[in-house]
Amino acid sequence: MNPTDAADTCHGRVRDREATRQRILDSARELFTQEGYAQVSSRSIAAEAGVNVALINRYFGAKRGLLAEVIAEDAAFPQLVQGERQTLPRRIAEHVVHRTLGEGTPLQRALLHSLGDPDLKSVFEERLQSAIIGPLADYIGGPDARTRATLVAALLIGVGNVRRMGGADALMEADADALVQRLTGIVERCLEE
Amino acid sequence: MNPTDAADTCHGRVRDREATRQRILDSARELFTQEGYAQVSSRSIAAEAGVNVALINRYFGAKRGLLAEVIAEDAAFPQLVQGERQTLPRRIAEHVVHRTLGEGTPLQRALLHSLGDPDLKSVFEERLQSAIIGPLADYIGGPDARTRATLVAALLIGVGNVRRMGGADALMEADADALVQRLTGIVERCLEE
DNA sequence: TTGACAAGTCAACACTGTTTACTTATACCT
DNA sequence: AGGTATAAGTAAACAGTGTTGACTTGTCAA
Repeated sequence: MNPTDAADTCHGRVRDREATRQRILDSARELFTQEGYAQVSSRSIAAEAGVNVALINRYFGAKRGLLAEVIAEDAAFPQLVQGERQTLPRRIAEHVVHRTLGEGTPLQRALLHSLGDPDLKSVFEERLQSAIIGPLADYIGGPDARTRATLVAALLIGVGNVRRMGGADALMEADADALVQRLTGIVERCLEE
Repeated sequence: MNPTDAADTCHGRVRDREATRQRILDSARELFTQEGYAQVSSRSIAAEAGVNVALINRYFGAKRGLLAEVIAEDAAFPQLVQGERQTLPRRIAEHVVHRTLGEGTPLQRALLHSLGDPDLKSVFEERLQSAIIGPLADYIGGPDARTRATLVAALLIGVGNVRRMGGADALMEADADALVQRLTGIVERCLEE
């Protein structure tokens, strides 16, 4: 009998470290983006993955390690920082209107659900720099590149947060094209030398 | 013997609903602004106040009721929305640089520590509208007042969040006056009709 | 076949917010 | 003054959390 068969051991599965790790990660991503970090318990992730709770800590150190890995996969924003410089503000504005104000990327959703969580601070800290501010600053260049990039990041995150707080009704009801135009102007102002 | 004396009952205090409520509230404000909502347990608030845990739920319904009451006291932003219209963007910019990027108001600190907390959503939701977007929209008037006010709110909250995530180093190292100028321009852009 | 080692399990730990049933002090009324 | 209703305060339990250490069991190599 082939030990890699799906048809398994007494408990229904072959012992495969990597496969189990991936199962947990998949369940975590699913649940985190659906309900947010704090709302999802380790036990429910384990149950969804059909796995023992203790394995989360074995493979990811702690629950936060799961989120760290989940958000590390997302690469929506870095893709934005490519193409011609002139239309960057518009691309960012469109990203805000169609992504941030829409469903949002998995990273965004997890991030906005879970921002402010104490033991996630370092996770977000790293990600904010490496995925948003850093690439953007490098891309725009010029004096105070980092300052200007940080302002754009603040705007992005702020819109996301306001939306999550249910305060973005006005933005979502507004005419999308007009909003893109307005945001383009704001981002231009942020990036101005 | 005067029953309102500080010198008390067997457990060291007179029974006084309002005074006890205030004690709890004071301890909560202190601890929330120092360490953040999630980090502070009901029991630690009760201990700090020298009071039984169950009284928190008795007087405030639940832990979230405590934060709701704490942040309801803060009125830093509404004060901003007074005075001549022309200099509003500059006042907001200065608020961001000197308050948000500095120590922050108690509300801000609590808010930024605790944003994203699920059962606080409704609390922040209400506060965002009644203390920031609402007053600002009324003040600026004109078409899309609410949309424009929401963008400013997003910027404010975004800067606060980025700072909390440790991503605002660039902003805090930047020349304060120059930053105020830049932010004034951005806020003007947000408010533009 | 027998070990060794990894993968997986189980039960416990200390902690959380919240609720219930309880005791006790206060203030009012006869 | 004495008795009593009512509110203030208490204690203990509940169900849930993340995390840990000692345990069992499957798998693969010698």
